[in-house]
Amino acid sequence: MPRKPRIVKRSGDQTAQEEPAPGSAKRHQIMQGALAVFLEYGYKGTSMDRVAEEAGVSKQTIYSHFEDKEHLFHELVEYLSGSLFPEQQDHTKLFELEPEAFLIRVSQLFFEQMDRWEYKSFFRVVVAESGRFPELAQLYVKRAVEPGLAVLVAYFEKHPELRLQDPEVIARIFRGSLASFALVQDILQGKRLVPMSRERYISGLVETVLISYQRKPD
Amino acid sequence: MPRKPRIVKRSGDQTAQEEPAPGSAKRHQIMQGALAVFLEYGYKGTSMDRVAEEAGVSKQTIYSHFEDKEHLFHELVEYLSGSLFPEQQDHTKLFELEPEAFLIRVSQLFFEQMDRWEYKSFFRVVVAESGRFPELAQLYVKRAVEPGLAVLVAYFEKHPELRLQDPEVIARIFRGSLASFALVQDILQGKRLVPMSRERYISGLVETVLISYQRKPD
DNA sequence: GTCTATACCGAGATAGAC
DNA sequence: GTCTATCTCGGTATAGAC
Repeated sequence: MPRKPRIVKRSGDQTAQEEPAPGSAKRHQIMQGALAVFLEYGYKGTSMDRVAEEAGVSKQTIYSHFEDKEHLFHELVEYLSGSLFPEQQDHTKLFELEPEAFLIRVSQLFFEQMDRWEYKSFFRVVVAESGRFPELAQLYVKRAVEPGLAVLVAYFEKHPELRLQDPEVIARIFRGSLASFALVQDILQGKRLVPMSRERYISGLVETVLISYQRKPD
Repeated sequence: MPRKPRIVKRSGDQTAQEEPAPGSAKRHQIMQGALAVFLEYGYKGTSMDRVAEEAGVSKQTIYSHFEDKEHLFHELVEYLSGSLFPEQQDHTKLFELEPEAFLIRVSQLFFEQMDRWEYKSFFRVVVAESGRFPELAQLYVKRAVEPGLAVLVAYFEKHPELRLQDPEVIARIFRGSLASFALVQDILQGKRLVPMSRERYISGLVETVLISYQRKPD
């Protein structure tokens, strides 16, 4: 668990000399602390005291920047949605790959993303609160799921030689297979119970999707 | 927020003299209340007061049957794992279906299960607490995921004519695709953002898996 | 705007009567 | 074993000094 930008509280007089740009700096500082605590303990498990401690500010400072805990959580989720899934960089290099290499690369990128603890924790929180905060779940779908599907669909549609009947469905199958694998193996700790290497899974998945393409016409 | 009227229904025999046994009526009554509250509000969001109210017993009665909140939660998850995913009934009828019908039926059964609110809520809680209660997540994998995979693998291995290179991987792809679809569409409320019918998805998924089988040799 | 201190409530858990 | 009443702690949010 990497983290802990703790600020040691100073006793006695404090000549606030090192304060750079009071307003948004403090706000960002609070967000960082909130990020660490919310992602680790979930919404209900997070206390404002803990956030204040983690951010190195007083509780009242938090309440001077955010209306209440729920608003803080909302802003954090929006911030994370933009931070964890940045706007699509150009996929020109990716699109130049041939089908098999493309799908393998996409899979690797997916798992690289999934291996970040922020991502796993964020996913847990989003799923956990998807009943009470549906709009946050939808934001996740919009920022984390849709863009990945769009890339796959775009590639598939530019490669009719793959002979894919329904590119949108295939894209979901591909992305969904990767996501479920990561969910069961990593998030739900299924590695020990039903171990399987990512390489084997990716290989089988790519082969399944491309089977019409790879099959040599007799 | 209106709430359900609390009725304590006692069946005839209630000796109520011996120590609480695993099968006692009160114990079951508490579990039912705990089930409703934990599934709706999650672990941290559930208070023992609320459970007592929902179960129609006093709080102390809960503590006479369960050591503390965490133990109650543990027992509840074990109970739910056995209740929501009962021991495999014989799949003889299922196994008699031909490949396409078999996979379609399996998909339908999966979604029928997913449509129960207990299942969705249970999934949310399991994912939410998978970091703090890893053994519960593994129990879920063991009871909810593995059996489904086993059925698919068994079928695939009895049908070599399907020409599936790696039945275990294909089983995971199939089951994982279904799970991700339900996750995005239903749990994460993606229906409105990226709508797609289950029929279209199942159709494409079955077709993809069986493509080697269905392709007529030229 | 930021701090310390505090109000107020609900949480988990327990005591003691019956 | 079950209840009512209560303890103690930690939760969100606010007051008032600077």
